[in-house]
Amino acid sequence: MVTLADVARAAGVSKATASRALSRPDMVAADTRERVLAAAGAMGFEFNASARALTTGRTGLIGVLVPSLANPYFAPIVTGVQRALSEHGDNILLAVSEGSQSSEHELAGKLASRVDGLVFIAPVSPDSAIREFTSKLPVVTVDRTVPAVPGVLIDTPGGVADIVTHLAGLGHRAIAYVGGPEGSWMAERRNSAVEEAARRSGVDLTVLGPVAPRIDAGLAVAERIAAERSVTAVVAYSSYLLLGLHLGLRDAGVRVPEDISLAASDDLTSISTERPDTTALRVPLEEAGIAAIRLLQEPNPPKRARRLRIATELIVGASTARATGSGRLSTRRR
Amino acid sequence: MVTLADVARAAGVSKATASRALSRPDMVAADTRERVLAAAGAMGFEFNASARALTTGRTGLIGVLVPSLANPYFAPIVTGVQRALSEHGDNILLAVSEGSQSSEHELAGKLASRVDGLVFIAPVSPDSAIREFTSKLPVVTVDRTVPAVPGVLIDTPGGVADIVTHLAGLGHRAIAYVGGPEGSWMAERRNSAVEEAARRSGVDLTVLGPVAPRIDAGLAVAERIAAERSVTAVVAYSSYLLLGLHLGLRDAGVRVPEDISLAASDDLTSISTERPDTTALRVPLEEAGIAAIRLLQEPNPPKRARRLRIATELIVGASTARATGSGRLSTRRR
DNA sequence: TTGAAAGCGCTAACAT
DNA sequence: ATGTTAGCGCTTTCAA
Repeated sequence: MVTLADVARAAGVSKATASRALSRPDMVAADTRERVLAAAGAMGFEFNASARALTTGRTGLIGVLVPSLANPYFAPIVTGVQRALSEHGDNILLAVSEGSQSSEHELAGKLASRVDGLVFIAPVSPDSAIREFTSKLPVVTVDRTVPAVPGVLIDTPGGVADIVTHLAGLGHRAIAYVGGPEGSWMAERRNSAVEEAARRSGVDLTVLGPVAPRIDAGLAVAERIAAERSVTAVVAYSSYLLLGLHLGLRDAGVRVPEDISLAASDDLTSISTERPDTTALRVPLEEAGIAAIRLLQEPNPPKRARRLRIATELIVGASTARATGSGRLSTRRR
Repeated sequence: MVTLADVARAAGVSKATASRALSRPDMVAADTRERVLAAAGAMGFEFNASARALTTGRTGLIGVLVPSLANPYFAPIVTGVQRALSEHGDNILLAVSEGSQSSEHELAGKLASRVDGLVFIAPVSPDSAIREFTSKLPVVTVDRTVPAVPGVLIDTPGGVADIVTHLAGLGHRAIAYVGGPEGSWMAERRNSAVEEAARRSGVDLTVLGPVAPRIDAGLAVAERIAAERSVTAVVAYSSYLLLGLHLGLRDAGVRVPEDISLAASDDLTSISTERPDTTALRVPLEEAGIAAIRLLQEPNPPKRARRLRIATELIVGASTARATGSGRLSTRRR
């Protein structure tokens, strides 16, 4: 292993100068710099991250805590985090909590002692458990608000509300919303937003769930909805769920969008670009990840923790159509 | 920040003893140990990972390089890696390459200098680029073989072959295989395996692709297959692809499995447990991740690099059925 | 069983 | 602009 001392010796300078030449090139004379760089290059020198971290107190690592990698909602956020981090040469220390409160807390604790900052994605832990870390290091949440902790809020609640309003505008009077997992802070926000939007639009709302973000769950729900004949439009909170609904409704002989309109309050692009042509949200997940890092690195989080809101955009597709007549009874195929 | 010295002082012992009490409890007297542990607990002591890494030369970090997180195939592997790592309290340093050779190599380089080992998942880089790291630190590949580098091979090629054989056994004489991305080592292995199996079973094989692991890609392929009337069974290499095919075939009025049998050479559980009831593979992805770590930590990789083969299992579902008469013409609905 | 002391590789005052 | 020096927090000989 080649150390800074080796490079310094080879270049005929002191360790300090070698260090400067490599880390802060503008602090040394041009020719010295060249010599050091050449030596370092020739010897294949690489900084020892641990030694560096020990002296500077910065590890160059950001801990990212995610409930699951299997959910296409979280993956892009992590990718965004990486993108933002790479600008400073930092890396992601990843931990998957599998959605368990205890492992989330435990993993966070493990990460906390080796990173410069912590990103909690959709944490399920209580506020106190998250705030506990803020005294040790910078913390930011995504898709969750914790008092006094900076957070990125992806406005899917606003997005579902837009969907409901859109459906109402198409004449739908009875809408079903299939909501997310119990205990999810964001899921509850979305539920409220949907209810509020439904109330304002004067549509009759059925909230189903909590339901897992899985295809089979969508299939199961599809059966209930097929039976619920008054409903003319369904909104699903997750992309997998939507797919299950799509498949299930067809199986039940319910046509989309002729018999029933279908929309997702999630972003479908990661699994399918534009087709099937479904009314859904554009959710800038990667941007959310980037925003999280920006927040994390923000100099002095004012006493009132900063919040970054990420807007979503309604993309109207062919899966939603004008409601026909009075409910679905008139149009059902069988 | 409370350091070992603080704990030592509080417990009335030397740093060395405190260190031992915490790291190798059996090297100190019971009562001393108690005292140190109590002090450490009371003061909320935590090891400084960087300092530890600097002295021991072990960072407790394993670099994991993955082409994408959006693909449900990779996520469970990473989860498996984490599980295996957690036994020793190690962590994952994650990097997503987005499938680009250059960023894969660059990211690997960055990780290499801060980790104890490197896991390449389905790397796209040339052999030489991967082998280059083996001189620096332990390396293992998943879903790819590199001479002299230990690797975990998930036997999806064997799995697709099983599927083809199964279909042949059901009387299918014309099968389409929709294969994976160009430049993917594994995709080529699967292609070969399918061709071989088809030859052995005497079935007529159409290889379509390369195709992206996306729903829209499946929809597009479905159109071609619907037109290709002789084909009575389709095998898709990815779960998203399969979903697209499923949806697309129905749109085209092709029934599954009456008109056409459908199977996936991927594992569908992460997106949907058992339904839709599709013939697919059980692919122990998490085990593959665990195996990778086992390989990585194996004491002395013999000169001939170790290979671990992960078997897949064919799960026959309702999406495949006996071929009826002579091709699909007789059974098409319209 | 315990302690003293020497470093691991690097950076950051402080001098020069 | 460059060098000297003193650690960062920990583990690990080596002695006692």
